[in-house]
Amino acid sequence: MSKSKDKNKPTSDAVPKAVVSRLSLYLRELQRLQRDGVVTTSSTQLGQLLGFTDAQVRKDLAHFGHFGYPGVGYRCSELVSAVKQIIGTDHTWPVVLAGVGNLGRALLGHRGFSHQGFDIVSAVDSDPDKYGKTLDGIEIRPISELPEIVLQYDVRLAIIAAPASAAQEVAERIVSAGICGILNFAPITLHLPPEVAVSSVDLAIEMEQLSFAMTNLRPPNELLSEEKPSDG
Amino acid sequence: MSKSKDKNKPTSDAVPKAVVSRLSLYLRELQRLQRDGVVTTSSTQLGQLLGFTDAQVRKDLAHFGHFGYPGVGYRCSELVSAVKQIIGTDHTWPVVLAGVGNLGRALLGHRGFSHQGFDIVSAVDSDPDKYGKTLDGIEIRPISELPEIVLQYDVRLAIIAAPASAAQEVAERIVSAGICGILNFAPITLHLPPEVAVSSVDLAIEMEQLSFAMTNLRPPNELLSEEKPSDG
DNA sequence: TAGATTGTTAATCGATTAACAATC
DNA sequence: TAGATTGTTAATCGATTAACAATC
Repeated sequence: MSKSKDKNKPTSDAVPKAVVSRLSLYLRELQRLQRDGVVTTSSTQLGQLLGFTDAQVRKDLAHFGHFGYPGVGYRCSELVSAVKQIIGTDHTWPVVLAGVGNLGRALLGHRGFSHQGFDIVSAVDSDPDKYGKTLDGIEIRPISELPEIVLQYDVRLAIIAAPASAAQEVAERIVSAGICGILNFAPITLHLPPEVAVSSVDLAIEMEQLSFAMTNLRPPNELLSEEKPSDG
Repeated sequence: MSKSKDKNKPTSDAVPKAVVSRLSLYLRELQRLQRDGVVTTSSTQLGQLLGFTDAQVRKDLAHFGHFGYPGVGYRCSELVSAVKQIIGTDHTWPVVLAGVGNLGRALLGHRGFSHQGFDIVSAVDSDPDKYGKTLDGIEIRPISELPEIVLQYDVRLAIIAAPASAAQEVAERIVSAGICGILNFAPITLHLPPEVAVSSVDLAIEMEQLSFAMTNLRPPNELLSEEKPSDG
């Protein structure tokens, strides 16, 4: 079954990491086009909107099948469905949130999430004072109940919004409970078995990219004309 | 001045994007080692901690100078200082926050930020009901006052935590006010002049990476033994 | 048909890794 | 000195782009 007539490409483990994140960008852009009433688009248009070449857009999509019509382009609604299915957000994932501090509460409040394929169904914390309290309709439970929560809601994804000092241990408990995908907001590198998927967002690191750009790519104007005589 | 004895490498515009984000990871890890009392480290150790090869660590650092001692390794404190200087966080950047909703408030509360080189000095919003109110010691001001804020605090970086519908316009006003680095949390692609540095964090996109991994890289166990007979 | 745009192959480009002389 | 580890060059690997036949 599936597409196994190719040489020895094992279904899809040959998909580069970068392709997957662009896939999400295509989806976001396609949905925006849809909202604007656009019915058909092209690799050229998508590329321009996102800053990629048309060739890259076609190549990326071609990893997963033939979604376009030569001479016509891509139908937005069809491509949205296809990409959602590839990404796995053609259904909603129940998610557990670990850590209900500043950031955790913001994530709970931000339920716009749910119609994008993710729904926070439960929250845990290690502070007993918080147990039993309800935030945005979600009861905060002890972290020790993670195994039951996972079973109860068939959860496979977790978000860690715990402080750095607790994050590794929290991650291990999450994995022990049977979860195999983690979005980590704590500013540490998690050390987990390779079969666990981890995405990380570190605020400081994002800001540092900007700081670097300011410092190195944006000389304070005096240097601009001095250091680089011209460029040819 | 600076290091201009090399061939014709124009200071640093040849630094690949990926190198810069690893630089931030090195810094984070080095600071953790320091806290743990480690004085000296090596490319091998750093690589293992972060999941890179030793060669990559050395090559990344070599983009910026000679920071190591052959036969010895790198002194953590020296390398921390050097990397901070390269990144530009050897001093603190004043930052303006645009949008004080759920996420914006969390960012304001999360002031751990400041000793990592970034300090939110002002916040703006487009909701008049919020003007004049104070959150975590920061007064919320009208977005129209951005130009004055930029001058007042010498701000060069902004964080956008506005809703998607407002983000492009907010970004344009931010750029008009003279800011040239933006961390964007809104789920849209900002279209701005190329000299403006933009980092983006989209929660949905991060989660989608996990969803893809669950869906495609983690077959429900039946397929595991069927499709791939062995591997030798 | 003429014009447009796909999917794909081959060519280019860039980034990672391996290997090793130089150094402490 | 022997052992360790750097900085760097050359070899490998992978990803992006250009080009074009096939298609509508």
